[in-house]
Amino acid sequence: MSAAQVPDATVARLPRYLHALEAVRDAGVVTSQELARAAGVSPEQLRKDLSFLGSYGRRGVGYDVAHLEQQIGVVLGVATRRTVVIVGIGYLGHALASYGGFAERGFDVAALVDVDPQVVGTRVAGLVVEPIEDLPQVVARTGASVGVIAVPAQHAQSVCDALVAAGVTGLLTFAPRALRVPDGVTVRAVDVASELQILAFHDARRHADLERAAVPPRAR
Amino acid sequence: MSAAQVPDATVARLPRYLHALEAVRDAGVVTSQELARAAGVSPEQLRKDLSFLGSYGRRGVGYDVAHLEQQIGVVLGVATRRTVVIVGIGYLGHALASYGGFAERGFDVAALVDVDPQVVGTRVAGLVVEPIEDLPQVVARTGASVGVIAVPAQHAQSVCDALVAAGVTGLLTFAPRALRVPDGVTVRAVDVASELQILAFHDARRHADLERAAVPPRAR
DNA sequence: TAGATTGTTAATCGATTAACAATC
DNA sequence: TAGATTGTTAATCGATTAACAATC
Repeated sequence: MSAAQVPDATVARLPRYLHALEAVRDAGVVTSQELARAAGVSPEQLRKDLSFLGSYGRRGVGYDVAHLEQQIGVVLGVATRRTVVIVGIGYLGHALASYGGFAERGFDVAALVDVDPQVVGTRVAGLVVEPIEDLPQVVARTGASVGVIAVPAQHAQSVCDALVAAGVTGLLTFAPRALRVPDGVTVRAVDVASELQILAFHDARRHADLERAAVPPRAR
Repeated sequence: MSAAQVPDATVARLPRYLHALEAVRDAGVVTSQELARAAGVSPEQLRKDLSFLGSYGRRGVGYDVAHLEQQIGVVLGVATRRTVVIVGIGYLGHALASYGGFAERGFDVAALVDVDPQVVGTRVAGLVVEPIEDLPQVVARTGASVGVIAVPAQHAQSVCDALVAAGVTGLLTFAPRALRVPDGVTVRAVDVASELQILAFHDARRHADLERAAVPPRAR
């Protein structure tokens, strides 16, 4: 099997390629140059990445859009539907529950869970919010394999524990906390404040570099 | 200056260290082992990362929490207040505007902007939402250097253009679209659907690996 | 055949891990 | 002095970039 040896860095870019392909679906064929431009990487990088999946292009021509889309989909397991439960239906949970882009990436949001009695029972994005106490039954009923944690940081670990106990094996958390999980559970974290800090650092460094470049070396 | 040569991979972890330090603020000193555990990295990785900033630890003892926190803060520019404008006040924009964790990381959310007349004029997290047409004045008035794009994907590029035209140099976007920006503008993208896909891939691969390990090699 | 573009190999670069000397 | 822990150097590993041969 080839998929087992696709490098992590490549895997992290595949969803972007998939997305860029959707945008050019009407064109029958794309070159690495066109697709790379749409995805925001270099053509060399794109070709190298795709070569890990197999040889799906035609030299002198390019890549068949539909075929490539399908092949990347196979590697990412888009056809393997995954069921998602979102815990924490505040503004962020609302945003996630309402986001329409998950289905075509292979994810079905099947349940929403919250701790607040005021929120439990309300209808959000076509689903009725269920109480956190029912998490085991909710996971069992929906067959959820992925849990999304959209609760305040101080409750992230206990929600994480509850999701894991209920049988979820993949976790996406938005809480700025390192989560402790047993072996066999995969965690991915999105921390918006950290993203802002990394962004600001790069921005500041860039400006410092530009300034330095503007001053003739002799002057320093 | 040393900060200019801090590796990207290290920079990306510094916010996590900063956050882990906050959790142990009452302890006067931490060892690399303790802090690494809290941040979810190896002690070697942590020490290596910190060594790029300088030699702030004491051999045989550990790191002074307050001092290290301050030094990382200096590198990340926490003291350099940055002003943020959020564009798109749907559920996601609401969540971002209401998030209380930005201030202590050096960011002040100074303005909220939306295109919808129904939303413009309403008060969110203590700020009155302003119309997108006023973006140039809003950026000028607040001195915003960072823009957060929380609008639907199809409007991301035009909002991006407007923010750049208004003078913003750093952009954090949540829209699953590669943004085109001029030189001198730094972009960072958070794509939740992609994160889910990457998570699911790692999760699936992990399970495949575990299964393979369970089967004696001879059997294959 | 000529032109275009992929896919692969080699070279470079950057990041992580491991080992241990320095030193509190 | 003995024990603990950092900071640095070296070794390994993985990712990116560049060059070009293969081939449509």
